[in-house]
Parts: sequence; structure tokens; C-alpha cells
Amino acid sequence: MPRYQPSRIEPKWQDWWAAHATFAAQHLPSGRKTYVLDMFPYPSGDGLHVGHPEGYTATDIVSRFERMRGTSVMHPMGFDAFGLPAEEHAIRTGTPPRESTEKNIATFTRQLKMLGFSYDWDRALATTDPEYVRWTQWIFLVLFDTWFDPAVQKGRPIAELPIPADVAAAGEDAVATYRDGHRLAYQSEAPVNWCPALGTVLANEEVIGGVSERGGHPVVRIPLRQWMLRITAYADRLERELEGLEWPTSIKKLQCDWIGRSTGAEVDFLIPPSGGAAEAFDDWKRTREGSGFPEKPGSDVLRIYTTRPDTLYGVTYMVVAPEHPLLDVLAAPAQREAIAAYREGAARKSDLDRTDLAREKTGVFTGSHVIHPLTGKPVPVWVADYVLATYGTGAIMAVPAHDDRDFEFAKTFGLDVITVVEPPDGAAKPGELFAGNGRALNSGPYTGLATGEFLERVGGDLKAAGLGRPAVNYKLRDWLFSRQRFWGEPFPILHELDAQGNLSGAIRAVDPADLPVNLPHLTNFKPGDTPDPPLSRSPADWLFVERDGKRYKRETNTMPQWAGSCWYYLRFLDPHNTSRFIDPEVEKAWMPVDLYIGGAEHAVLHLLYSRFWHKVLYDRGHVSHPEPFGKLVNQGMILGEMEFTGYRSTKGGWVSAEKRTAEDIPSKVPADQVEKQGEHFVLRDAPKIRVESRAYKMSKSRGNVVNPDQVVRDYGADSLRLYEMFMGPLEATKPWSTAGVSGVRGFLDRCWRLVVDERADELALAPQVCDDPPSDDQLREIHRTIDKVTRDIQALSFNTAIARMMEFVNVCTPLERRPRAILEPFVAILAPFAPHLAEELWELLGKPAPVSLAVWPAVEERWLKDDTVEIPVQIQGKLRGRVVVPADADAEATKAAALADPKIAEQLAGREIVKVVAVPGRLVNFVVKG
RNA sequence: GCCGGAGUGGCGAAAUGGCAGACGCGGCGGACUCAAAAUCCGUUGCCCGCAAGGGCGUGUGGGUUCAAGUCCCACCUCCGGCACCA
Repeated sequence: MPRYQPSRIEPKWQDWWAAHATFAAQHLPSGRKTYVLDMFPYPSGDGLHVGHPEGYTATDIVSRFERMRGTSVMHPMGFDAFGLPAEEHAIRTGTPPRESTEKNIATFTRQLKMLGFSYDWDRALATTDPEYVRWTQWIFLVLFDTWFDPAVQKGRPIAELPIPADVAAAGEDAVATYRDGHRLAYQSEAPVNWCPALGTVLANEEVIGGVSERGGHPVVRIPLRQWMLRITAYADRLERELEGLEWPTSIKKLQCDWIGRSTGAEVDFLIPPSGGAAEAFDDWKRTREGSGFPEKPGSDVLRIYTTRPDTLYGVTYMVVAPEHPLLDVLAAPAQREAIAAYREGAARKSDLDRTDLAREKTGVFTGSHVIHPLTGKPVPVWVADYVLATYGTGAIMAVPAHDDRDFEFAKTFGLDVITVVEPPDGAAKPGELFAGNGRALNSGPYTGLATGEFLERVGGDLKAAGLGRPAVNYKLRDWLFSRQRFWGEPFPILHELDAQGNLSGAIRAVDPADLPVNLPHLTNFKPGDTPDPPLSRSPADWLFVERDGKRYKRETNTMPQWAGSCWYYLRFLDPHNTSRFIDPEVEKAWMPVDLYIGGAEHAVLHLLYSRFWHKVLYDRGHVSHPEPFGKLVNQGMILGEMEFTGYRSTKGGWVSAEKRTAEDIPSKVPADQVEKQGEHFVLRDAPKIRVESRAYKMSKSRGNVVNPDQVVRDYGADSLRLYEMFMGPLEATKPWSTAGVSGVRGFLDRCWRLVVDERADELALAPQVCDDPPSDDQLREIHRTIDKVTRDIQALSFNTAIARMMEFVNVCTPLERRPRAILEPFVAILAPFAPHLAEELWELLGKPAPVSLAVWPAVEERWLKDDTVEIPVQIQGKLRGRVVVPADADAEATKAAALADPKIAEQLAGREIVKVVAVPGRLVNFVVKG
């Protein structure tokens, strides 16, 4: 009975905490606050994975630590429950997705509670809750009601959008269309990957070589009306405002790259009318000098974007994307057929195929030329799919001498290469590629300028001449926000129907009072054989509504899974509010999130999308901080156990790993049959045969998935928590080791025996536990432990905190008398890590429960210092001895003590001391001659 | 190709420019036991040596420094991400 039995004490304390609402967060913080947030999970049918508790334990330790230090702590948990797997499960089994989602949430909740996380369960939410959906839809309406004013770089109410006079004159419908074209949530025709055989739209990643990844069915790119969110309007702020955040630099970098800001210039090339090109060019230049560079290009020019306007004089051809609107104008009659064929081929390819770098460059000459704005010379125009219609202007000027893609294309089609930049370290090599910066050659008035200088001047010059202007571009595209799926939030949008029942094109928002728009009851969630969303098969009483005497059809697309996760951190603060998405006072008091921990897989999308939504809410005055997440940490991935892989030839014999060929068959080798030989592992029985050693990502197919339920059953929740924190640094990728779990279990057993008499029949204190005043050494030990653990938790260095607690236990275990005065603070600092065990020991020590809310022990500085210290003594940087000196000895005294040491004196005898480095409290180093 | 991150005992790892390997696993030895498990104690980087002791050691090669796992330069390997964005 008195053995450490996690299966007995863990449920006991979980029930106690629940019954006493130990971890309920205050509605408003009192004093110091901290908001500690996990990236909430998608409740998959497989249940919790051992990767989940890693981040969750880290945040739980911080939350429990801060509570014990008197901080008001917000530590909630919820579920990101919309999404494809639930829907596909529904299609397969015929059960409504809500049913399986609820079942999965129940499983996750049970598992999370089993691990003793100190969430305020009263605040738990799922993105699929109708009350939550209501406010997700409400925020969509905020986006719908907002336009971005570039002048102030801010989102503003659509009612404040200035209407140009000509639009206003054209009537109300024109004004409505104008407004719709400026909203942050707008509709657009966008090409999607439609797979008729599967009856669904596919993501780019799901299309390989023009056919579906699953099944190999043909996929076509068709334009489809889609909802888009104008995230590009916020590109600049999303990039700039990253700076103040306490995020890993790698994540900031990823977001920056994703936003992909580049600076350069837009330049117009005249498309000459047939006949009289030279005159037309002169006229055009004159006109442009007067009119300046137009906002939008007419159909008489080909507008390009370049980041290297300093290479303008090296242009030898132009390229337009296959989808470029001017392609019809540019296509010469003789080339029409070839161009049409090329365009069709491009349309069939997915983006992924088109951007496959390994592919040979392809393209077709349009038969037309445009006129170079600076040289007045004709330049041939090609169409090629290496130019993307969606970036820049969809057309480029090609400078093969200084751009590797253009170079490759020019080589393939035998086009000219003109060198206009000389490398800084040598002469230009005509006909070769040089993509770096240097000095301009053959560049008219700019010849001789350094690249940087050239770039600075040319933008302004082009602008003055009305031929171009400096420009900024982003890789970031507007966010395709609609899905042709069932299991997502319906859009709160109504499409007006005319008298014949056809869509008139006019749309209106659902009245906020009518939210939420709940999903209708459907028995068939399957995508059909047209791209119509499943909701288009909804019953008429859901699909059609009447407002103000007009008939409307509901929007039948649904929102993507990202929608719900864009703002859940706000709802946690005020989850039961029925009149607002969050009370502004509550928001102001708790936001921003102080610590956000989750996997790096969300480095870009989730974190970018939620920052975008947050900024819109901020601009519209609904939240008080411009950024939602102050400090972000990515926990590393937990891999499966280390595996050794040997290879057998088809004949059955072993093949050494470095000699293996593709035919050889990998086979797992048990760890006790290998040994290390030099750099490699080899078979113990055949040391000539090398084997590979590696830990792999956990996956069902590899069969190396560790189930947290099983670990809790075998070792207990506290052991699982502690082990995951002890494995190594939180942010590192690390392999699982069941032996390691049993190691920390051993530590918890020793903690137990420190306090509990294991030989007694009933639960009782160990006889060594006493009320003696602790010795100075013992006080030093406990205070150093408290100090180290306190600092390590703040630095999220949990593995070293645990190591220090292990040292403390190692010191205490042999003690015949163990003073309570050192045991009690130890149990308190153990509590955030192994809360169940700590509660049990705390109770046994006769302290009032719960230790979870006990006061964090204070460190007494005087116990952190020793009276004396042992100092290493080096000669020529090599360790030659040690001396013991008073802890406060200065450099001189330390040096004297070193010289007085007989061993050191002996080694220094007869040698000339050139220099002595004495660092008080650290070391002495003698530099000698001879 | 580009951008991150990482290479330290048999393994997971630790180390404000100042004694490399704390702590844990595993191994070895011992105590307890009829025996085993559990527990406790000791030991454990490699090489030479009976020992005292000595030498070598943080992916490789160079450099800065009294002193480098740590800073600088070049390279190698592994992991992760991005990838025709002009």
C-alpha cells in the first residue's frame, strides 16, 4: 500500500482540483497577469499523441509556477474541431461529423484531464460550438464591412469609403459594386484544382503531375467563384510589426519570406501599332513626359515588374504569362495556333507542376515585338509558363546575362545574351551568367555606376519620364477563404435572387442579430460531380430566405478550418458572453497572450492568419493591442525510439549500409545486436557490416507510435510529464525512450520514499522525517535548488530544473534525519512538474491542500554562497592542480594561494612566469617560458 | 538551389569565453537476500600504466585569445522549411 501508486493518487487529486475549482481563472486579473496558451488541438479520431503533452506540460509548469507566485493566470484549452478528417469519416461511415467530433473531443478531454493539466475547464470551447460559430461569423462580417485605406495603412468601415464621382453618378448598383470591390472579404473568380472523378476540389499539394495524388484521376483548373480575404493589404504591417515580438528568429524569418516583400520598378514597353513604329514611339514618349506614368496600363503597353531595373539595357526579350490579358493582342496571326495550344497545356498543369524547377523551360514566340523605353529598339515577346500571372504584372523583361531563369530560357531558345553588369572582382565574361551586383556596362548614361547607385537613380528617372516608377511587390497572395465542403462555418452572406430566381449579383450580410447561421441537417455530405458545395443541396427552408420583401439564396461555401483558430485566444477570456465576442474590459486586461507554445508546423499559416484578423479587429476598435501573441515558442518534435536498420541482399545475406543498393531490403536490428565501431554502428556478430541508426517520425505505418494512455498506465501521468520535460530542451527534436520514462519514474519513487515510510502497512511519514533545524549544508542545498528551479522555469529550461531536483534528492536520500524545513519547500517546487505526487506528499506532511496554490518558496541569497571555493590552477592553459581559497578572495590572494601550492610550485620551478591570469572565484592560469 | 537549426561518452543530454561530460539511461562491481526482483552504495569519455601518473578528447581544417564546445573564416554531414515570386 504505501508504495508510490500513481494510479491511485492521480485520479484522487484530479477530482479534488475539479471539486475545488482550483484552477478557475478570474474574470479580470488582480495584480500581475499572465496568459499562457497552447495551440489547441484538432481532435482527431486517434486521440492524443505523445507530441501533444510536450508543449502542454511546458505551459502547465509555467502556469502552475506563476499561480504559486501570486500571478493571475489564464490557462485555457479548447478544440479546433472543424475540418476535413471529420468530414471524410462522416462520408465513409454515414455518421454526421458533429457526432464523431463530439466523441473525439470527449476522448481528448479525458486524456488531457488524465495528465493533470491545470486548465480552467469552464472555459473549454470547440470552434464548432454554435455560440462560437456565431462570433466567427460576426468577425467575418467585420471583415466584410471593412476596406483598407492605404493612406493611413488602416482598415476602416466600408461606409467611409470615398466614392469617386463617376461611380456615384452611375447609380446605386455601381456604388454597391464599387464597395464590394474594396471590402477585405470579397468574391473573386479564382482557378481551383477540380477533380471530376473524385467530385472535389483539391489543394495544390494533392495534385501531382496533373493527376490526383489519390487515385491518379485527371485534374483540371477551372475558375470558380471564391471568397477571398484581402490579407495583402496588411502585408506591410504584418511584416513590419513582427519586429517587436518575442518570437524565434527562424519563425519571423519564415513569415517574412512568406510575405516576400521585394522592391524594384514597374516599366512600360510600348506595343507599337502596325507600321510607323519609330514615330509612334517618339509620340508615346512625348505624351508620357506630359502625362506621367499612368496608374493602370492601357492596352498599348506591356507593363513589367523587375527588381533589377539596373539591367534594363541587357533586355533581349520579354515574357508574358500564359494567362496574360494582352496575349491576344500580342499573338501574331502566324503564331496564334501555337500560342493557343501552349496556353491550354499550361492551364492543365497545377501550380506545383508549373513551378517544378527540374523541368525544362518551355515557351512560344508570340511573333510580336515591343519597344524598349530607353533604347527604342524592338524586343521580341514570348509566352512562357515560368512567368506567373499572379505575381507582379504577369510579364517580365528578360535579362539572360543577369538572371539564371532568363539565362536558361535564352540558352534553350537561342536568344541573345547581353552583358551589362561587370562583376566587382574581374572583367565581365560575355555570354555568361552573373546574377550579383557590380558595375554597369553599356548602359547609356548609367554606364560605370555601381548596382546600388544605379538602382537608387533609375526609379526616379523612369518616373520623371513617365516610363516607369519604383514599385513594391509581395509573394503573399490574397487568402482563398472558401471551401466546397460541409464541415465548416457557413458564410453569413445572402445572394439576391431576381424575379426569375436567378442570382442578381447583389449580396447582403446576414443581420448580426440572426447569427449564428447554423449548418443545415444533411444526410449526404459528399461532394457532387460538379464543384457545387454540399450545402447547395440543403433543404429549401435553409437555402432560401426572404428579407425586406426580396428573396435570397444563402452562400453555400463554407469557411476553411483556419477561421476558427484565428481568434479562439480571445474567446477563452470571455467564453460565455452572449452579447459580444469579448468584453472590451476583459480583453484589455488579459491580452496579449504572454506565452504561446505550439508546433512549428503553424509557423506561417495559422500565425499569419490570426495576426491578420487581429489587426483588422484592432483597426476597427474591437481589441486594444495590435498583436495577439507576445512570446512564441515552438516545441520540438518527438520522434520514435532509435532504430537500427541493416540491409539484406535479395539472396538473403547482409549488405553493409554504405554499399547497399536500391534492391537490398531494409530490416530492423535489435539494439543489443549492434555496437559502435569508430563512426558507425556495426553488427556485433559481423563487424564488417554497418547498420544505419536513426530515430524516425512517429507514424502508424512505421509502427513506432507511443500511446500516452499506455504510458500513463505503465508509469503514471507525472512520469510522462516529467519525462517529456527531461528529454532535452523544449525546442529540440528528440527521440522517445521508454527506458528514459522508467528513469524519471525512478526519481519520483525516490521522492516518494524521501517522505513516505514504504515499509509501513498504512500511509505514514518516513521515520527519517523530523523537525530538526536543517544544517547549513542542507540549507545551502535547498536554497540552491529553489534558485536554480525558479530561474530555469522562467527560461523554459525544464530539463536542467529537473536535473537539479534529482541532485537534491540524491543528497537527501542517505540522510538519517530529514528536516521538514527542507522537504516542504522541495515538495512545493516539485509541484508544477509532478503535481499529483506533490499534492499527496504535501498532504502527508500535514500541510493544507492544495500545494498547487501554495506560496512559491523564497530564496535566501546568503545560502547561495559558499565560504570557500576550489579554484583550478592552470599552467599554459592546462589543468595542473586545484587550490581552496575563501569565496571572497581577490585576484592577488588567489594567485598567492596557487603559488603556495607545493605541486604548482614544483612545476613552476625554474620557469619564467610571463603572465598570470587570476579570475577571482574562477581560476588561475600561469603563462610561462621554457 | 536558397533559408533556418543541429553535430559533445554506448544513448538522451549539461556547460555567463574559465575544471568538458552535471542529471538520467545503459554497463560494471558491491551490500541486502536461500535466490531473484526491488532498494541502497560505489564505479563508468578514450588510450598508456600494476600504480602514482601521463597523453588524447566537443564533425573537419584554419584563426583570434593567457584560455575556445562556446567567438571568427572555410568545409563536411544530418534534420527541417521554402522553392521559376522576375
